[in-house]
Amino acid sequence: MIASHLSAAAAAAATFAGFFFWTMCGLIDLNTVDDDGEETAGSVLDSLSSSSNSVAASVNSASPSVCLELWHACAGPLISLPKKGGAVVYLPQGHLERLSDFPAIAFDLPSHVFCRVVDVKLHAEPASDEVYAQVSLIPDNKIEKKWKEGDIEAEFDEEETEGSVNSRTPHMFCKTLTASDTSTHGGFSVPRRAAEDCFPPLDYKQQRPSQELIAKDLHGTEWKFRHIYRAGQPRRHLLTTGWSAFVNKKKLVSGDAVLFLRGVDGELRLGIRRATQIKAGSTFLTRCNLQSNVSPINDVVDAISTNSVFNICYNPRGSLSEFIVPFVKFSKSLMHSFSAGMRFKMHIGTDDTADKRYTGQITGLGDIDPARWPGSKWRCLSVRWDDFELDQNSRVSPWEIEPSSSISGPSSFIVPGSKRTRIGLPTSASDFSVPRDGIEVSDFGESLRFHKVLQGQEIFGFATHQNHRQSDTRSGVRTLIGNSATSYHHQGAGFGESLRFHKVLQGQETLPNTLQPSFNNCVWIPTPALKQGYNGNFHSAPNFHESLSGKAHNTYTHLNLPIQTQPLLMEGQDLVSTCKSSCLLFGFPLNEKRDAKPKEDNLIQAAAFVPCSEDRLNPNLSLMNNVVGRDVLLDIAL
Amino acid sequence: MIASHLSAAAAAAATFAGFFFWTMCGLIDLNTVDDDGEETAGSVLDSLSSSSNSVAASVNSASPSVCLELWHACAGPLISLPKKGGAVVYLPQGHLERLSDFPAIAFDLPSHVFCRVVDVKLHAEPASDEVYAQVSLIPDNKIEKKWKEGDIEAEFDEEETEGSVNSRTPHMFCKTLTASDTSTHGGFSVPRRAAEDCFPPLDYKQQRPSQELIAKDLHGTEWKFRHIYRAGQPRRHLLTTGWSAFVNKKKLVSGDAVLFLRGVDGELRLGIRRATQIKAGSTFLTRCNLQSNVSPINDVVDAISTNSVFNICYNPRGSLSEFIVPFVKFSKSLMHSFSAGMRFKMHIGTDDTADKRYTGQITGLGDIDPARWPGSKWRCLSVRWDDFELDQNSRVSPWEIEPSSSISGPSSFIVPGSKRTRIGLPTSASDFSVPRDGIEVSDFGESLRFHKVLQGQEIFGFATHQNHRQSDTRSGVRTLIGNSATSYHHQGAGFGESLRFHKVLQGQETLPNTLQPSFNNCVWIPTPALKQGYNGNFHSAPNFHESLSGKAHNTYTHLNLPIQTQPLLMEGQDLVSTCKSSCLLFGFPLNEKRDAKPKEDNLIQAAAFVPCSEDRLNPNLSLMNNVVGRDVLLDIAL
DNA sequence: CTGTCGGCTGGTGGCCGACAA
DNA sequence: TTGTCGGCCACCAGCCGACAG
Repeated sequence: MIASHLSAAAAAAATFAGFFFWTMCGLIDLNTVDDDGEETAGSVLDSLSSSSNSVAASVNSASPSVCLELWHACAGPLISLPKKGGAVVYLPQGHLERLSDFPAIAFDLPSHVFCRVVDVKLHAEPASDEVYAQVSLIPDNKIEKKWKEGDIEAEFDEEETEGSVNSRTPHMFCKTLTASDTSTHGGFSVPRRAAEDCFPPLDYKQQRPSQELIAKDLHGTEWKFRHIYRAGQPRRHLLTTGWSAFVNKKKLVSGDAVLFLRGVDGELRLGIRRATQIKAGSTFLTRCNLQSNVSPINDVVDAISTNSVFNICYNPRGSLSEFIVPFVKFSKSLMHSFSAGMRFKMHIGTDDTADKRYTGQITGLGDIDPARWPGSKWRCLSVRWDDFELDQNSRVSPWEIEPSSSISGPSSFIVPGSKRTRIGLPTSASDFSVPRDGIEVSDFGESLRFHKVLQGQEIFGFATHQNHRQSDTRSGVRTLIGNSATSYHHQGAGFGESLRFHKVLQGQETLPNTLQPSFNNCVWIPTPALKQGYNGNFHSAPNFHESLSGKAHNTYTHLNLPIQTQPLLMEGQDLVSTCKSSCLLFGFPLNEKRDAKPKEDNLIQAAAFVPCSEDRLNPNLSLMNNVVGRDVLLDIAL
Repeated sequence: MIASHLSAAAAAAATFAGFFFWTMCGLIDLNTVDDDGEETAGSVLDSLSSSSNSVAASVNSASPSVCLELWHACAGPLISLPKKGGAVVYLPQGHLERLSDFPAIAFDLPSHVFCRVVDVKLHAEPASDEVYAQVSLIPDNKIEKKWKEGDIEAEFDEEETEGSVNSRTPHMFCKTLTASDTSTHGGFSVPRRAAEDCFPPLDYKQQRPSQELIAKDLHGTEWKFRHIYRAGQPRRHLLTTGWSAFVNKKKLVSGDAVLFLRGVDGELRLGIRRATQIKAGSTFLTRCNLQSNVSPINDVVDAISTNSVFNICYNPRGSLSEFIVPFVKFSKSLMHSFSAGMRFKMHIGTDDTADKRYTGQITGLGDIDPARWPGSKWRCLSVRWDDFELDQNSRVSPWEIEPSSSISGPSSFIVPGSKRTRIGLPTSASDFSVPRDGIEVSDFGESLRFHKVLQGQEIFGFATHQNHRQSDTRSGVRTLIGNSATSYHHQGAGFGESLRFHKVLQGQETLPNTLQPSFNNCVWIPTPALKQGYNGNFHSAPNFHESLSGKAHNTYTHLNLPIQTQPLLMEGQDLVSTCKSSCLLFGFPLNEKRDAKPKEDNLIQAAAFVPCSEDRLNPNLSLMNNVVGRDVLLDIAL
């Protein structure tokens, strides 16, 4: 599961939570199976160093009717938001990467744009309740100037003042929906502590205590639920009437999470956090192009060229990649020297424990797309993780990692220089230049252009290992990126080659354990099986195993959806007719604890379902309820 | 009902069906209640003069998977399509009028653009099955040149060759859905003749003859229905299993029409014709802006200025207004002299009888929007109808009417000149010029520009009656438009004034009968009433009358939706929560025969429902089935 | 001929308590 | 403590035949 977070695209994305950003605290998290950080809200985060709600206050609270607390609760505990008024670096490259379907037109954009955050507005997608923020940025030359002059103290101060611990927001809880919760068969099982903490107290003296709850969602829509304290041994809290309407309207499935929040005014609020985005593509595009004044990318290009305000649609749950980085974080990260072989630590943003960090080793440095984005720092570091579950070919950006002082890796070459100090750092920093055999350009913009010209050679020069020595510096400037002053041994004539080579080298140890979610590894179940598999009760009819293999199972395991789960079919498409020819809908990973290694055998067998093989059934797979007719496709790690 | 077609916007729109355009024939129409021409398909049209399918053949048959026959069947019998290769006049003014939500920006567009039809592509909206066509036009100076030279013979020939009568397409029928058809309570009652004509024959020897029908819709999607010949006295044809799924998926409501069509290959096809457009606004915009390469209006402006191809989204059922007029029709119409007081005939495109024409009298001539579209012929004639049910303040375009030779109207001044002859018509016609006290401009383009300069005075000059004598002509040219050579007595200082004055004059006789559908006259029913009102059976529970007034009714009248019906709420909105405060959803007009005068009393009482008044119930109103939760709002004429 | 309705039934949504992890 | 399930009931979709306009 963790590995799925760190697939090629996501690996570089995890942020150092709470560094400059805001963290939601005080959330009672009731998820016992921490399968996936995306839907895991951790009160454990309270121990994070610089959690703060001061940014929350700076966020435009006049935002159209979206409750601030609720927004953050829905966004997740580790979601970071740029601070209004703050200095940031905008990375068009990362932005474009996210607009996946955007044609790879070479916009004439700089790779880094220093901006001031003009405004941050909180929104929620009307259809999906997905939260997002509209960030208004304006290019600010002064920030770039500061950067050049090494004057980032002011911004530092700004950052430091945010270190106060967020006062707990009580009366809130988040629960990942179980199969029973989302089934039509019953209501919502309210965790006891949650009911006592968030809901108005019931009159327990009554035989059948019950009350009507009214909760407002992100859009202000009210939802009514009957809250009962059910008789039976033992007694328990349930939401009955009204619950299924909510589930249906919001199209919730098991694995999604709901959260209740009692505001200071006593008003109950209700949010959801989906395990999987609802048709992220079209909705997102629609929103970003049509609604909420978010500028299309062309307008961004214009705005940057004219130094005027542009709006970015910031989707905290769409991807982990941060293409708006706090200036301080950005500049701090570049104070370090990075070199191949260097070891580092990294917080995974989706982690539920504050202390949990992943470590790894830098295996290479170089532009991810030298042709289009020469000199870009966006995911310019190739890394190898110590944890073999992680994708071994991922890339990270410098500001995502913390160089580790410990030395490991047989062939790493550690450049002297302690972290988080300014010792040896440039005062007239021009470190974005890419020195090459004595050539160095101090101007930031110039270096980019220069880089562009050289790019072809740059690639090869970089990849042909050992050809470069650590470049000499003027005035103590140390080159940071694009420098292959390393003794790490990789072979190959080009950068791409080296990656492939790397793969081969590591194949033996990593391949069996590597989880590489991709749509090539989907498990499909034919619709008829689905139809038969769920009959409203849970096991009074053959479930889909029987329909496939003739063997009936009554197991109905709670299953968790990994975040890579994505809809394949758009709303309105008829699943049956679209896919009727061969196979359809669903497969599930095992109900693995997040920290347990996936059982390869099972997973491989699961994949063997494709298409509708009957003889290689995995009895541990089970059909989730109310998926019949839902447009969800689930990805299986292999 | 008729009046609703001829409200201000629609009145000018009805076309002289089949003149140059294509007409669907051979349709068995089973609608007995011809409430609304929009959903009325008339086999009666066979008698129309120049119905032809030759245009159909010229339509791009490589159009993406939309069956040609089915398309036309769905579009309706009187739907006209420009002919590929034909010469047309494009009227941006009419186009912009249709894009209602488009800001009234003054585009620098000529009022008439002579074009050649490059291509016609048939499409169907995936979500709503609404048919539309994409018409590609290219400005063609040669046509304008022909026009200037009076050489329209070639185009005439072209037209004449289309006069052949369309061979019947057998095995097709169209039925407006009844409340029973769309109810969940039962299936679809197949008219006997339709079943025998279109469906494969059943084995009537069997006790319970039945078969499975498979029909493809416009998108090629297959729908399965169980077709039975039901026992009972008398026996009858029904579609049972599968029907309700179709109704639900297509979101059909009573009043919509379905049509079945057995193709030459024996394949069954299935189309729908909605009484009301499904969220026409957003869908239409989406389509026209994003899909199918239809140019946004800016691109049209560009294309016209550069004489390049542009695409128009032609929505045959969206409005009756034709903003693409066949050149021949256009030029022929302007051969006539129009003057105030002149009588005319007009075919109403939505009429179901070929002979049914409406007559009226021209009450004024003048640009509808002299500031923006000086000299435009678009709905430049103000008319008064003989039929008092029609909107008395509507406007028509010259090509929509036929001047009548009969004289009526006490104060009309008939300009000599027989209709449909070329006697006395210009050979070097430059009749778009607006002569003014001897000033005349022969060039078309010039006249427009000239017009623009004069426009201010023009208005007043026009309205101050009797100030102009019929302008003298060169070489027999007679001025046609913008000429107030009339003795019709209307007063007022300006054109607008004259209209208002007119209204007052006619108020006594027309106002009580005028149906002016507008959203100000909506009937709303509170949702709880709706919920209670329909309980699956038709009268085993109190219907909404009871819920409102305590008086139960079992009447369940078939009701027809007028075409002005429009959704107020978009899909995804929660009706209950959106409108929960006071009132919600539905009202219905009486089941009036189309030709019967609406009973004002009833309608007025119906309006008195607002908001949720209990004491003024109209017992003739009844709740339609399966409207609960539907996002439809119905407009009541007052 | 066909729109509407009552009867009837099976499927299922949904509430309950019980059990067991 | 809470996820799941059997029991149970009521509602309603949907098929049937009957009747009447």
